[in-house]
Amino acid sequence: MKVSLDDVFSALSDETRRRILGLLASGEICVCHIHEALDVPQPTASRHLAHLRKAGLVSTRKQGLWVHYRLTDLDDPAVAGVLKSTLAALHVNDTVEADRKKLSALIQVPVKTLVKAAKSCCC
Amino acid sequence: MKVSLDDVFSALSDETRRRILGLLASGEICVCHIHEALDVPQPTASRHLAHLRKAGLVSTRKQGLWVHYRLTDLDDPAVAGVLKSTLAALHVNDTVEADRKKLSALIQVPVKTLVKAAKSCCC
DNA sequence: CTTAAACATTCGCTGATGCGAATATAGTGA
DNA sequence: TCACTATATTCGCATCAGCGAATGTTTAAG
Repeated sequence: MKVSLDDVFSALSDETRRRILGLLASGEICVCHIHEALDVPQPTASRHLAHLRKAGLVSTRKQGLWVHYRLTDLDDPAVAGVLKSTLAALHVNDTVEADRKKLSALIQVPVKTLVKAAKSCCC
Repeated sequence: MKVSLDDVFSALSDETRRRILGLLASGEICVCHIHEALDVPQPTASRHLAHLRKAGLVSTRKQGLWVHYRLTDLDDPAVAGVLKSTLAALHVNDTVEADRKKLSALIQVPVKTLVKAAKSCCC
């Protein structure tokens, strides 16, 4: 899949989408957990996820009613570098930290585990 | 100077601005050379430069009639990382390469020298 | 003081973007 | 089949962003 810098930066230029990426750095998450952790309406989460999908930054896996989103393993090393540094920047972000805490409660996984996963993904 | 991710990504989400950054990776350039190398109207270049300035990504130095723009030396390592990876991505970009060639002719500096400077700035 | 050059800013317009609300689609189970 | 849940899409609206054209500002030179 080809990924344009235009699409990538347009995707990254919205805070809600960056918050979603910040969560996905810890691993696969389904839509309902994303919209609950971020405390945004479900259609809003879905629209932003569609945007990220269109930019090629996230991929999906369907399992029954649920759709699990994850970060795409990017071919282009240049784009991958941009995403990696962005995730690193998000890793030290207050909002993302709060989102992570909410997600932790939702999926019953310790914050510590989420942080570790996110770190090994970007730092 | 504080730099927000919102401002940074909104600045990076426009191709003209990325082209400008691609040129500035080689060092200080004045507005007239930027708008000529990019072949865009002077007010357009000026507006985009203002946007980059507002995002904290570029700084200026006034010398007589000329205003020289350069990449800001960013304090925040997270933002610096994003910029660096972006410049690295631009370094292998066809449009930026063509712009560099044009700039080379304008300021009478070999492309090779510009490339070397840009590389030492981001790669 | 006048002219000119280099930049910056404003204005009017148009196209893109985000949001809430409503609606559609798809899978699951009774 | 019917109801329910998870997800996606559409619509109408308001806001934002970029562009071309025109204008303003600053500095230098004659």
